Amino acid sequence: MSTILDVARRAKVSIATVSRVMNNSPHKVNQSTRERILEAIRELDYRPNALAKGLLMKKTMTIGIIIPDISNTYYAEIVRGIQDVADQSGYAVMLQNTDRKQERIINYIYLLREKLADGIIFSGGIIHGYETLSTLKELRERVVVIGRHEVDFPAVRVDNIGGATQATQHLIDLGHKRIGFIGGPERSTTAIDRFTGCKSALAQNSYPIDGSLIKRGNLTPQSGYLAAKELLEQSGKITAIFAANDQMAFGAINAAKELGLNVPDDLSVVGFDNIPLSSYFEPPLTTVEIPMYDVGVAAMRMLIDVISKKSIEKVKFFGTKLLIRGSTGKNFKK
Amino acid sequence: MSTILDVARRAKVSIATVSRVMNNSPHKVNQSTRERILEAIRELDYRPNALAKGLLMKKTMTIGIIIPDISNTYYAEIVRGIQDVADQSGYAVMLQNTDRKQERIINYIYLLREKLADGIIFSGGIIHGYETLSTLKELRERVVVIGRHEVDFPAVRVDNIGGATQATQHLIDLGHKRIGFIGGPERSTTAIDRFTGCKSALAQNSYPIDGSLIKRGNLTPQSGYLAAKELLEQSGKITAIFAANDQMAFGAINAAKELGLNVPDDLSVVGFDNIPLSSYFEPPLTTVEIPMYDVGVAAMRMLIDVISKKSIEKVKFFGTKLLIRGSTGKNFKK
DNA sequence: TTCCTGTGAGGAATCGTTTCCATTTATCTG
DNA sequence: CAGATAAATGGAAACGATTCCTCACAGGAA
Repeated sequence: MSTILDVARRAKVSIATVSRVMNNSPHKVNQSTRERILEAIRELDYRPNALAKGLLMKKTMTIGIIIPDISNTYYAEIVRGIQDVADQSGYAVMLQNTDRKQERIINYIYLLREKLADGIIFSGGIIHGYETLSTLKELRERVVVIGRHEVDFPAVRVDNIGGATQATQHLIDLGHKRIGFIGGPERSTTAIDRFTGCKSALAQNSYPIDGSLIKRGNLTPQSGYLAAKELLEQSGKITAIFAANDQMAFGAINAAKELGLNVPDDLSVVGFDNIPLSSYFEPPLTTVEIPMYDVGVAAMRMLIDVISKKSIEKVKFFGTKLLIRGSTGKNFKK
Repeated sequence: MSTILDVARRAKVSIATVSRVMNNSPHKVNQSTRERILEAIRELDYRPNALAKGLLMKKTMTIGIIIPDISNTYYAEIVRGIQDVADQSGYAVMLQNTDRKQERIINYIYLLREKLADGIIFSGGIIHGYETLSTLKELRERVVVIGRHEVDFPAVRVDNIGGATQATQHLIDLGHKRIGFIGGPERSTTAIDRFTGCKSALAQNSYPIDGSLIKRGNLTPQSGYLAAKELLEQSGKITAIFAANDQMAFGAINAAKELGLNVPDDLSVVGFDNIPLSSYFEPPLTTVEIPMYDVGVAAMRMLIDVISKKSIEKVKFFGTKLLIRGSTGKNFKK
C-alpha cells in the first residue's frame, strides 16, 4: 500500500501539495503540478489511509447501525433506507448485528465510540443496564434511536400502539369474542407497545383481559407455533389470534392447520410488520404495515443533522396501516 | 473523550506506563503505580482510540463482511456463523450490504482496503470488471470468498451444482416430464451453478433442454410469481417447477394457486436454500438445505488463518441436502 | 567505597494524514 | 529600481496510541 509520501516523492513535490490535490483544497496548485501528482496517484493506485485521516480530522464519514436480529426481514428495509441516504451524503455504513445479546450491544457501542464511527443509529428497542446507558448518554451528540427507549435521544418512532389497537379492533369488529395474543420479548419496547395497543382496544370495547389468552414468543415462527398451540389446546376456545409479528403469525397458522382448524373460517390471525413474504402466504396474512424504508431514511437524515449540529426535531413519528388480507374473517361460531 | 495523556496526567505517570498497564505488557509496572493508573482509567472511563492504535499497529481487529442482499434470509445464518467465531477470537464485524450494486461493492472494498478492516469475507458470487478485480487481487492476503468467483482466493464453497442436480432428479423420479426452471441473476455464479446442476440432471435422464421452460427472476417472490405465470400460461403444460431459491418458489406457488392449480397435485415445486419460513408454508416447501451457519464458521476460521498467514486449505466445500416436504408429488397426468 | 545488576519509569520516534505558517519566486505599481 | 503583492510550494506540528531505548536509583557483592 502506497502512502502520500510515496506519491510526493514520485511527483517530486511535498506531501502538503499532494494533500491539497487530493482534497482539491481552495489553495492554488499549479496546473502542471496537479497533473503530475494525479498521474502519480493513478500509477500507485494511491488511496489515503482512512485511519490516519480519521485520527486527525476526528471524522471518519462512517456511521454504524446496530440491529438486534439480521434474520428478521423487518430490519432489512430500514437498512436500505439508511444506506440510500448515507450513500448520497458520502457516508459509509457499518452494520452490527447483536442477536439481542447485551454483551454484543455494549461491545459495538464501544467500538463505535472509539471513533470508528461519526454516528450511530440504534434500533431494536432494548437499552438498559447501567453500562449501556451511561455510554450512550455520553454519545448524545451522535446517536439516533429507532423506537422507544429509556433514554431521551433524537428518535424515529413507529406507532406500534396505534397499529396494535387497529389490528385488535379489526378482530373485534369481525365479531371475535375470545382473542389470543402472542407477544414478543419481555424487554423489547416494540413488543410492549404492541401489547399495550392490544389491551387498549380490548378495554375500549369492554372486553375482559384474560391472562390465559396471553402468551409470549421470541419472534420466530417456531415460538409462534408453540404459543398458538397452547392457546388453541386450552379450554375455552378462541377464534382469533393477534401475533406481535408476522413470523409468529405464520407459526400460529401452522399450529391451527395441524389441529385441523381452517384459517380464516375457524381461526382468524393477524400479524404485524408486513414482511415481503406475508402476501405470499396461504392464506395471505392480514397484518399491520410499517413504512420501514421511510423510517430508515428519516433516521439517517436525522443523524446527519445531529452530527452537523443542526437544529433538529427530537422525534419523528410514523403511522401504520392495517392490511386486511385472507387470514381474517367473520366469527361464525356461537 | 479522554486520551491516554489525560490518564497519565491524572495518575502522574508517563503515557508509556499507562500503555503498559492497558496492554498488560510483560514490562514490569509497580503494583501501586498500576493501581493508581487503573483508578484513573476507571474515573475517566478511558478507552484507547482505535484509530490511533490501528494506525500504528496496522491491525484493527475488525473484519468486514460484504453481502449482496440483507433482506435475503439466506445470508443471515452465514453472518451468525461468522460473528460467533469472530467474537471468540476478539474480532469485531462490520457488515456491508451492497444490494448487488457494483458501485457499492467497489466502495466497500476500498473502504475496507483503506485499513479499516484486517480482512474481508466476500459473499454473493459476483466479482467482475477490472476495478473490482484488481483491487481484490492486491488484497489476496486478507480476503476469503464464499462461493465460486473469477478470482482464485481462499474460498468456502457450496455444492450448488450437486444440490440442483438432486432437486431436479427428485422431480424426474416423480415422473415429471416437462419441468420449468426459474433461474437467478445472470451474473450470479450461485445462480449459474444451480442452472448447471439442473441441466446436468436433465441430460443424465436424456430429457431435452427446452429454452421455453427456462425463465429468469431476481430472487424475489414477485419475480418468481411472474416467471411461473409465464411458464404456466404458455402452451405445452408443465407439471413441475424448480426455482433457484425459496422466495421465488413461493412466488411460483402463488401463481399456480391463482391459476387454479393445486400444489402438489397439479404442479410440483422445489426451492433452494431452506430459509426458516420454508417449512411453514402451505404446502411446506420441498427444498435444498445448505449448512449456512457452518459455511459462515468455516469462512471466518479460514480468514483468521489467512490473516495470521497460517498454512490454509484453499477451498472448503460443503454439501447440500434435499428436504422433501409437501410441495412435490407424483405426476399423475397423462 | 566502588561497581554491578535489576527494577521501574520516562523520552521520543513512529504510523499517515491535514493544515497553518513561512518561504521563494515572479509580477506589478509608482 | 525599490517595494509590495500574489502565486505556488514546502516545513513542521498535531491527532493518540505503542514500544524501543535510555536513565535513575536502590541494594548487594567485593
